[in-house]
Amino acid sequence: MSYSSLKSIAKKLQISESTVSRALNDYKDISKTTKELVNETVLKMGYQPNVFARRLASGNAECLGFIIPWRDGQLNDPFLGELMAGMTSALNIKGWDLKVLVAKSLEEEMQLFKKLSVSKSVSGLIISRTLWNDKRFKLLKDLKIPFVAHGRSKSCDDSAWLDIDNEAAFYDMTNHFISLGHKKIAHIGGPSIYNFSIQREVGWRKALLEKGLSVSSKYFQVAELSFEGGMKAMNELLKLKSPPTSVCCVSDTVAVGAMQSLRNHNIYPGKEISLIGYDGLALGAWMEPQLSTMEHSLQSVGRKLAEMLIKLVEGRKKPTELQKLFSASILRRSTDNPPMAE
Amino acid sequence: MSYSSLKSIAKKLQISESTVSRALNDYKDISKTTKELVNETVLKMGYQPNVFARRLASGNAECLGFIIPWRDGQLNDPFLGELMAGMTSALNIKGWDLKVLVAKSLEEEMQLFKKLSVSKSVSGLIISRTLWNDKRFKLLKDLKIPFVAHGRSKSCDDSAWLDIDNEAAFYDMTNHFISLGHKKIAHIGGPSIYNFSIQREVGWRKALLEKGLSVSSKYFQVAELSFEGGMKAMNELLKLKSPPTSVCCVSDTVAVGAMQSLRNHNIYPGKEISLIGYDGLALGAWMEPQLSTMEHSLQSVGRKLAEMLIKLVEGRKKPTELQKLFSASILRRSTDNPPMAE
DNA sequence: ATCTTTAACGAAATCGCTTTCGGAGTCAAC
DNA sequence: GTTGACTCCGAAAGCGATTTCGTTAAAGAT
Repeated sequence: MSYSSLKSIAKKLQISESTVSRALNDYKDISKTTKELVNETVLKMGYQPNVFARRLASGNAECLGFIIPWRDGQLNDPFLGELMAGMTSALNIKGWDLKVLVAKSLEEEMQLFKKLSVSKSVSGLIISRTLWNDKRFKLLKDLKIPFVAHGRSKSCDDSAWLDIDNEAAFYDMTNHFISLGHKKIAHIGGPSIYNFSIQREVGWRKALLEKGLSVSSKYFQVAELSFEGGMKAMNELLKLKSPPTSVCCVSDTVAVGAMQSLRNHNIYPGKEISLIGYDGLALGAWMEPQLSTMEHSLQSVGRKLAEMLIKLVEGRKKPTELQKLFSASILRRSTDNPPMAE
Repeated sequence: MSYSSLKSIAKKLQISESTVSRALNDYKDISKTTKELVNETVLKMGYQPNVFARRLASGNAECLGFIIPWRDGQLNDPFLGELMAGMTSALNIKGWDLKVLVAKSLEEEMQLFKKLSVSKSVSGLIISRTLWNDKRFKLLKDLKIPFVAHGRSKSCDDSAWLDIDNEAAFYDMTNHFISLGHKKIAHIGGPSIYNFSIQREVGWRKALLEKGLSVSSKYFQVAELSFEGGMKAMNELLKLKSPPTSVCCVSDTVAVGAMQSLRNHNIYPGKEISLIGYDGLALGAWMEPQLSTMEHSLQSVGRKLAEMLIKLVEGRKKPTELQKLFSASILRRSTDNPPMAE
């Protein structure tokens, strides 16, 4: 068992190496019987092709690069594991690798792209945290590196992307508040450099407009995507003469910060003021009260991202054919309730 | 710039390919002047060797495999990013890759090892979440796959490992409570299959013994490593006639669960009952009150793990020379305070 | 002046697989 | 019986490095 190469199974079957190789790669000029024969003995001998030889010969790195999403130099994304697990599940089928890359800023990331484009050590890239005006799209196109973006951008119509329908999520979230009887619905949004910040705001705005509710700019706060950001934003909302009765938060982290602000003001989240976060983080359930949120399957997202990129690399699809919208659904816990009687 | 190979820079310099190769790899039978010349033009031409060709020829995969730590099939480790960032920072220097692997159970992981040992697609592995009696150590040794364990095991004296000094951490934590004036100090530990669970319990026990405090088995609870686990364990402690005034928690997650239990019993964490967690999670600071904890640098751990494994793979060190103990230090937030007067 | 070292380099095999190209058969058609 | 189409397979040239082995020329020893 120790070790086996193409040559060894060619010798065993008394056929040429090239026939074995083509049989394994399912070429159409190999008879069905030989293919079966080859596959049998390959299984029996426990043969696994040398990936480096294959990659060298075929010119395909068979490797997807995933740049870990950075956030102000911090890399503590709780859903990284799920996402990568989803990716590898798709890659394992093809025997491809997932290579982890790290960049601590946009500049560093773009520098990395250039390196990768000459070393050709990855077949394609998955990028995250897309900006509204994201220079990476053009750069990757210029470098001719196939890629799928996790999230959209201002102009990404000709690229491959997978996104959550942020607009729909916040449209639904806002309508949920409306159906609970809320009329004063605020939004704590993220920095507008991020594409998702804008989409989420649009969803919130759209729902309010449709129902004829006021869309006061006072009910819209921009926050850093952090606990502190959420806290500060909520502080501002509480300064209003007529504070909102419910708040749509751009992320769970921000929502948790907002909850802290409420506590500091002796306001119980979900009673005087309702709020819903976004991301479906488990830690939301560890809060008192438990944070309601919008969730979606990260494993599915990861798997789909990888599948799309594989198709792109293999040329089976064009970027424009690879655009997929997932949707988030509300996870009711304890912070979304009807408004209190005034 | 487009593309350059060994051949192209050999031609440019009018020397042979093999000389160029040996110059780049710093062979001693190449003159200093040629080496400088080669390095210059390599830089000038932006040459990057084809990693697959090199890996094929040299037989070194130049790739470390990291198995994402699973936890009851869940993969939501918040420090994954930091850890991997540390690893890649060490790997980048050598031009090696970090390959992410996923296994959802111990069996699946061991199956994966066998596959990797025949495919030889990684030069070494980093394993996590070591058990007290961990079969992986023997298996990897038998398969002759170089590896470094993140965490120790019952018998790991002849393997490479990097661990946090769990015993010292909990010894310090317990002594910290003692110095604050506590006498009734409980411990919520993890399942005893994990090596760290045992070490942490030992540290707690040792501190109590040294100061002549009672080590009642009632003050020791085993919990699942989850929010619910922590909550249940604390519930048990509160049933005691004489509940503890402070609790050493095996992890932040468990500690947060314990806090919830306290709240359910109308006990304010850090007043009637103090508690300290472990892991240094950011979310601890999002709690009310903020959870005190033990922290250490995950980036350093990641980097060191990778460095150790590289040395091991290159044969520069033996496993027994690669055993490193990091230490955690207390991060005081708001849940560690002197006991209240009775 | 001859012999042995030593330093520095080139030639060529090798790593294990992919892929193009061409050749050998078989069969039907004219 | 020649032609053509089709099926199936082998030979051989890569892919882009590494590494062993041998060679040359200069330096040092006797």
